[in-house]
Amino acid sequence: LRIDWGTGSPLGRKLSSLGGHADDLDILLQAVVRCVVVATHNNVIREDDSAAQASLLLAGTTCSYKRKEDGARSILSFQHPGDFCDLHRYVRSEQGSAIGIQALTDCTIAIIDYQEMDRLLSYPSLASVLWRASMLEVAIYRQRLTSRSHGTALERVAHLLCEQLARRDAVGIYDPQLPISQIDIADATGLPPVDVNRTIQIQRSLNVLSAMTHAIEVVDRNQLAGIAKFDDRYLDISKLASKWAVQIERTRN
Amino acid sequence: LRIDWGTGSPLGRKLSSLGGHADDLDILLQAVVRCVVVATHNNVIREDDSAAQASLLLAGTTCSYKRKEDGARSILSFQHPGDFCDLHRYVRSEQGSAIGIQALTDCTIAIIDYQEMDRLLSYPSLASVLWRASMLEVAIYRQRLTSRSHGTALERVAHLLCEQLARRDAVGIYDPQLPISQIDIADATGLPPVDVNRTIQIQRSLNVLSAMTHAIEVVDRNQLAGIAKFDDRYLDISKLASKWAVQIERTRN
DNA sequence: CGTGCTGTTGAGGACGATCAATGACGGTGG
DNA sequence: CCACCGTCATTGATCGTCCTCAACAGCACG
Repeated sequence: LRIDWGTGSPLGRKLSSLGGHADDLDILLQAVVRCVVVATHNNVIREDDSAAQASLLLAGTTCSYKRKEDGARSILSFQHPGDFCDLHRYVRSEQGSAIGIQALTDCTIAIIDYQEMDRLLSYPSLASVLWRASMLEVAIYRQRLTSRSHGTALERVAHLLCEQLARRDAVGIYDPQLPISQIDIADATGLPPVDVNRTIQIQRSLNVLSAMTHAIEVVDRNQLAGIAKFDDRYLDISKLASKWAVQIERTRN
Repeated sequence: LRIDWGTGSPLGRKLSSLGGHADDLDILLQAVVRCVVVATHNNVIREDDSAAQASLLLAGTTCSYKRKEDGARSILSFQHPGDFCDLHRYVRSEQGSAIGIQALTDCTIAIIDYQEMDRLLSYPSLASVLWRASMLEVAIYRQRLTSRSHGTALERVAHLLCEQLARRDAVGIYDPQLPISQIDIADATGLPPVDVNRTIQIQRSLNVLSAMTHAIEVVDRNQLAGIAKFDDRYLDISKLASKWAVQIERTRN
């Protein structure tokens, strides 16, 4: 794969937004045993997968999901380039988390063996980055909980879109078109697909989403953020880089 | 305060369930500058608080909350003895997270300055414990999201109760009576108080909750878990202690 | 003995859930 | 090139649950 995985890549941006150094990127990339390409709709990790390796999304979009008793897919979160897909498996190891990862588009995945992960943790800077990645995930889930409980279907869908856009911004992806189907949104919000469709048509009629395509294409982000009551500060961990950079230096000595 | 904060205490149990050593407890307790008692309904952390110190709950129950535009309280999570109240503030530092912490009962809180926190992170074992605490929080939120989106009001309330009981079990608290009001449950689930009340009366009529008291007292946990479709494995990070203990030893050398 | 908070009960309306069916698009194979 | 198929998107109609408003009861404070 002759692609640039340097500091300008989504992964590089992700690490630096979490307070990592340029070094960290190198160390991480050297731990990669191989890269694989997973085609749309295929599994990156099966729900019963127990391979002792972690998956790092380099390109494409995936979702983590669980199955309900009736077999329906329930989407827990989306992953964008630079995100780890399955850190939870690493920490919780064998006991099948029953969480699967599915590719929503063609994806490029970097594989890192758990042995290498163990070694990576001995770098304080990388350990901090991983901790902060988890804290960011907590913040994302927390925000989703509040938006999901309170508020209408329209708000919830709008919030989900805002979150994805903001997270993609953070890693340098500015495509206004999201690689997510209405059914994905339904499974992620817990709304029936028909209701998702109706909220989307409302947004199209408001010129928030493009009416020229069946895809999800955002044309008015400000209005979208207004509908969602979206406050992107909860994602903005980048403000901390300065504080953390200092602290990491101290820790290293 | 002449209470035992040893390995048998909630904090001790919490640390060991996250794979910490007996050493870790000592190190952590030595970092405490002082303990304070906060009375019921008072704030442990104000929403605009910017004190450079972290709060560790030793006894009592608290909730973390946000305010909605209309001023209504939205409960994000509950904390039980052994939990950190506001690690998010430490990581996200100054920029007021707008998250407050309120005491639901009289609480005993240990205060640790950020300077000390920085120092604590230089112990790989403690750093791992904190990371795993965050991962556990992620797992909790994830589970809440699925239970909240799918499922009836009864299911959501039952799930919330199960989660609290299970988390209290994990730190050695087996009181069947939860120190939580119906209004707290309403603010935590996003349901109106009247609906919470109705679900609770259903559970009382099913002999899942005690009908002898106005408090929330669980008398049939199995049935409650059945109603909630509760699978406590997601909280069961204790299974990892063995794996992690090995790894920490390695990291230390 | 008030006052305020929590809990309890009732009735009405709104939103989302469910079921059913059709339309649009991309791929595959004849 | 067209027919076929599956997936996703769209539309309509009905039903149930949850949300809202309103009022009252129990209990703990001062």
